[in-house]
Amino acid sequence: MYWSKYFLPTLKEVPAGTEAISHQLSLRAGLVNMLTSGVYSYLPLGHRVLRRVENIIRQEMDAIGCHELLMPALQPIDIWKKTGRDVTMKEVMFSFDNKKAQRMCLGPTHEEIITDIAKQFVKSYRHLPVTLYQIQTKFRDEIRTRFGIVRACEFIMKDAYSFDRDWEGLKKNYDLQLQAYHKIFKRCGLDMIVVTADSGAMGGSVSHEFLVAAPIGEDAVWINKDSGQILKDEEGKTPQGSEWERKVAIELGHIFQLGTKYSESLGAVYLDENGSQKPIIMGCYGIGVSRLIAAVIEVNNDPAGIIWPKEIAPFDVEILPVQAGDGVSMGLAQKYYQELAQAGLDVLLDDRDESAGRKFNDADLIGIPLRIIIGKRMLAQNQVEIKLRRNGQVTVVDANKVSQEVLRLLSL
RNA sequence: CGGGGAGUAGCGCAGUUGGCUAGCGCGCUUGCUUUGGGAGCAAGAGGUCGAGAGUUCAAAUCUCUCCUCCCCGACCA
Repeated sequence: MYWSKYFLPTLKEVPAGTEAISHQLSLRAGLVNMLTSGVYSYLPLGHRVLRRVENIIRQEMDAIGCHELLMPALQPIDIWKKTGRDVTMKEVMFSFDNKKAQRMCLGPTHEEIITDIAKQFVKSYRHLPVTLYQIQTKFRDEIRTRFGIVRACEFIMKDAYSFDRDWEGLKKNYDLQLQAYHKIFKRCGLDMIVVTADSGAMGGSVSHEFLVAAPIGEDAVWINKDSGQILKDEEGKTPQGSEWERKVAIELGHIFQLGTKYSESLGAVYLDENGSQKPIIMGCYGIGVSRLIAAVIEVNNDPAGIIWPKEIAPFDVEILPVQAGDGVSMGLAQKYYQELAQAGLDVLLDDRDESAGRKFNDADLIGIPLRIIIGKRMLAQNQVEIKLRRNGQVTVVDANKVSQEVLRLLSL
């Protein structure tokens, strides 16, 4: 991608009315744009990050045998009445009447819808187990939005639902999800805190929460420095002793063993080998995809800007010719661009005729992991610099060996 | 919903004891010079001062009502 032809508006100054670092940087780096409180557009650069995170999730979900589908955001309220969640989730639901005076809502989550699908198509133990997932926009009329994309009214979520004939099967599926979650978050460059938690409005019994320590967290945990034991910080449950450390954290994922709560209220049953009818045993598994991006920024930045983890960076490499007007520099820049693109990398070439300072600062701000700097000064000795965003480390390379060196550095 | 802060050009802000044609920086347009950490000179474009009502000879500035955004509390991915 050539920057001069791209849509990448960066902001020099911190936008007014922002406090969270991730909120500021996601706006300044041209990732997102606010329409109204809690409702954001993903601009091209942010959209790229979103796609990368989604693809990691897809790969890990597919790897454990889940199948992707897409359910509607627009839902009749009637289906919610069957589980009573038209009442219990009323506060967060966007609901309204359509022209036929039917009560409708924008889906805050999809247990009811997926269970309805299972009821229609999963009739026999032969159809089990099966796990379905989607990556989709959820709507919740939050009591209070917060920190830009962290707590939004419209946000992107991965939600998976497992269907089993018995609890043993559910436990297997649950464990598969647990392992997949660890891989997903690791690939996104996040160190997670995993705690067993109350299942709240979801119902069911066992659940695990995936949190990441961050100053903007809305939750907190107690970590025992000696034993490694982790407890959720909940009212009146403060553990005693100096070995306990409290950390503020933000929840990115939550998985639940639901059991039969939804299958029973919606009549999702199957026939076993003996021909007897049984409720399907369910689990559900969520990841806040858009929130995850905010969390990544929150824990991967410095005063100059974002520092993207390799796998979810919007581009792999940025090429920065210091003097865009210099034919030799631009010629080399284009050559590297070709070579690296052919090697399968996403490359951003800052071909703008701007001052060096602005280009360097923008590069730091948008945080591409690796930067190739082409300037007359170094070129006089036939040399080019490669700079790592993460630690600022600069490697001086022969101008003829740049692409090889980039590929080597990226493979580390 | 309760408490606190804030709305003036695309962005960041000043101006607010009522008083000239509403200003500054950045960005944007044109030209020339520049280009290793947010360049210089010159000439430009861009405003219902959040909205409505009121007080007044006169309102960005005073009064009332409303709207929006941000932060703190209960909820959640």
